[in-house]
Amino acid sequence: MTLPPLSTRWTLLRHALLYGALGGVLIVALQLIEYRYLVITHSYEIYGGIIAIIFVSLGIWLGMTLTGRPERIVVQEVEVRVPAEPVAFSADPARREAMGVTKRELEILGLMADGLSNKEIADRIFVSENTVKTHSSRLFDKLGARRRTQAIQVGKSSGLIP
Amino acid sequence: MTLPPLSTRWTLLRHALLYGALGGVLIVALQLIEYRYLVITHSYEIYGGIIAIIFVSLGIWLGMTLTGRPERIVVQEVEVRVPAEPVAFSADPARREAMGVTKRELEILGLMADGLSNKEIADRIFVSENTVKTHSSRLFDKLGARRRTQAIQVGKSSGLIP
DNA sequence: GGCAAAATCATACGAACGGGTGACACCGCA
DNA sequence: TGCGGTGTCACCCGTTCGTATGATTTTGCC
Repeated sequence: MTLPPLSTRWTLLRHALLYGALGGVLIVALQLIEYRYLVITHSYEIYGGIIAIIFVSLGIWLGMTLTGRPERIVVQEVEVRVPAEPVAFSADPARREAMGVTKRELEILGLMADGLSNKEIADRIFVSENTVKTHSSRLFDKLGARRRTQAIQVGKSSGLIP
Repeated sequence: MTLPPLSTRWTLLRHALLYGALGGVLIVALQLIEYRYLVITHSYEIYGGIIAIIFVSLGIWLGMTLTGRPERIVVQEVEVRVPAEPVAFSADPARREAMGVTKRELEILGLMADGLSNKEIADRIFVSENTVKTHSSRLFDKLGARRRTQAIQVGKSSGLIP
């Protein structure tokens, strides 16, 4: 399980800040209103009940918005083809680091081998296409490849990818 | 958007009633407390802020509990043993002709999988680069691929090439 | 805290790739 | 003899790929 990409974390932070600020503004506004008008004309019991309801509603709204809509449980069964090779393929970091290949580069190599274009890889792992190009370029250097097909061939034959 | 099943709706209703009652009790309790002690010792601003915070917290808790924690989509991978070919790969024409791939196209697919460029393939089999392009183009059509890497992937997974 | 590695992104440019079209030759078969 | 399948080649055009260069941010580690 990897951390969400930067943009996602940014979005989360922005949301948290936004809701916090919104809540603060509402509290101030309600306090202003309460002291201007309500106190004068109503008894404290009614006035207390009203602001209690308002704030509880606000809180409920905040809570529901923060947690988001509940998602359905989807148990998705995916067929995993087990290769006839002696054992299952292990993406051991030993071989990887022996060639100076980083995790990200290996990840991209795997997606390359699945036949994805740079753009598709970029969309898949939530980075720009330029980033994918940079990674693959460095990857080719390390594998001594000039083309992605060659990189895939080298990766397979050296046990980097299944 | 479909309605949740009956049992779920029942549970939701029970929860709603329970939380509503609980909220009412809390409101009464807080109002009792507020009139007994807080009013006397603090200014109205502080007192208002405190109950605001309390009620907002209550509301948030209610909201989060009502909606429930967002549940994950569980992707369950089921291993399926595939009687894959033990050792030797046979370039049998059965699979090849089953997909309408000609010998020449298969030959080019194999060279592609070795990481050769169109020009290199052309030099290898003594034809022009344009010819290689024509072959590969038709090959992609038959394999439903848009890129050579994708063609390689399809070719491998369908047993066309080792 | 600071440093090195890793990851991210941008821009620009040439090379490689892929699609589309058209053409010609060869071969086997009806 | 014609017809379909295959192989061969050419041209154009747009897309994708790979390289080079420079920059910033994030991360892991001392």
